[in-house]
Amino acid sequence: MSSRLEKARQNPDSIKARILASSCRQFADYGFHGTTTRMIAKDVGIDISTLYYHWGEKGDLYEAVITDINDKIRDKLAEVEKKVQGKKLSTRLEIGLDIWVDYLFANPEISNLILWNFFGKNRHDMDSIKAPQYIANIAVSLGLDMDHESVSVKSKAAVIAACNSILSFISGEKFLRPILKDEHNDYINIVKETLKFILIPAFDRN
Amino acid sequence: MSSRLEKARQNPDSIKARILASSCRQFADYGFHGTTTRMIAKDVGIDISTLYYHWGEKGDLYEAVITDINDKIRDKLAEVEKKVQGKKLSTRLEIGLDIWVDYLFANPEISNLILWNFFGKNRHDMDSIKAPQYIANIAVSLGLDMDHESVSVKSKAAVIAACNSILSFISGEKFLRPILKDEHNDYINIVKETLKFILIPAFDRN
DNA sequence: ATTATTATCCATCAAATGTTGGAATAAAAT
DNA sequence: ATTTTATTCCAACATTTGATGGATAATAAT
Repeated sequence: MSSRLEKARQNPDSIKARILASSCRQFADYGFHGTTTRMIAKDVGIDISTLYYHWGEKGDLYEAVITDINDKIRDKLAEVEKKVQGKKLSTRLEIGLDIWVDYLFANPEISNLILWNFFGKNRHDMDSIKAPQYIANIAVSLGLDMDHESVSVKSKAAVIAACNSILSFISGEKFLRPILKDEHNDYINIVKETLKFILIPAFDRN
Repeated sequence: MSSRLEKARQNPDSIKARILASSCRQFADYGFHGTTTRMIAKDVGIDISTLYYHWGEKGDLYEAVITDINDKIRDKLAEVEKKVQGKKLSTRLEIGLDIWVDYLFANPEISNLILWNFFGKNRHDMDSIKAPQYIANIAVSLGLDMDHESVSVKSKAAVIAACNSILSFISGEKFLRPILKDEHNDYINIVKETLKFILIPAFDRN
């Protein structure tokens, strides 16, 4: 892990941390090629060379963003896992959905960056979101399989479909809200409702 | 509509058409900013200025691609509509899923471009996929509502969720296939199976 | 055959973008 | 107080990228 990233985490008000946060937002919105180092520098209010001083080249900065997101996802998954332990499937689903939908609406960059990773081909090789292990963990957390090593293809596929449903609504808000509801909070509610409508019958059919 | 686009359609072997096809693939893979006019020209095997001669500036070419995709979606929707007319809901769903999944796997650029439109913010204003009307049409076609004008928010949201599930699996293949199945055809099957697993119970609960 | 039109490429430009060197300033260490 | 270190900005460079002018060749029209 980059030692720069550690330092940025120690003090969230530091320039390093502010650059990281702004980069995260902009890479999430415009993608790697659509974001310029000048855009980030301008957003933070610093000279472009200061950005290079702190983070080195653009690709390194992007990798720091990805690492950061990976850690946040890991932590949140652990948090949810604790809260749903021992509950029955439909309850685990409802609680998990609520927490994740709220969290991602509050941090849409996370959803966006996952989707960029998913869909966009990159002209350069770069670190990516550690989806495989998250998917297995979620399958276990939902009780679809017993242990992380032996999750069935069917379970993985179902988990992927569920996750993508959530992410699409979060990252698609700009596009979908005008079609559905005008107010942000109404949109969140219709999303939760729809996700439960779609997912609970599928997973909880027995 | 651009008259250039009409000409390109008249003869699919023409340089105009080959540029359009290549652009479609590359914009779908790398997004607008991630695709350069030189990449397209090289792929077609022509000089970059020939590309400009035929299509004008990059933004115009992109808009032609979007228009083209919009028309293809419209046509395919009409085709499916004809085939499922009068059938019961679960049958309409199964047939619609089969046709669309096959079609999109055969033309992943369509799925990709829809998702770029969805998620990526553009630094320029440009034409976009006409999702709102497609969504209403699908809701009616599925029999969730009676006519195109008065589709409920709930129905629209459900249709959106269903569509996104499909698109995610198509455009995410590069990412998801290594997690699920090694072979392309196995992947297609597990996708169809999963989509039916998720969607049919949700829509066909009565 | 001659002319007009269309299509193609080479060379080049201007703007955007990633990146760096070095001077200037601020902060810390001695 | 002086030296050292860390931080910031200005200016500039090289590369990439969108875009064009003009010469050349191919094609069609007369």
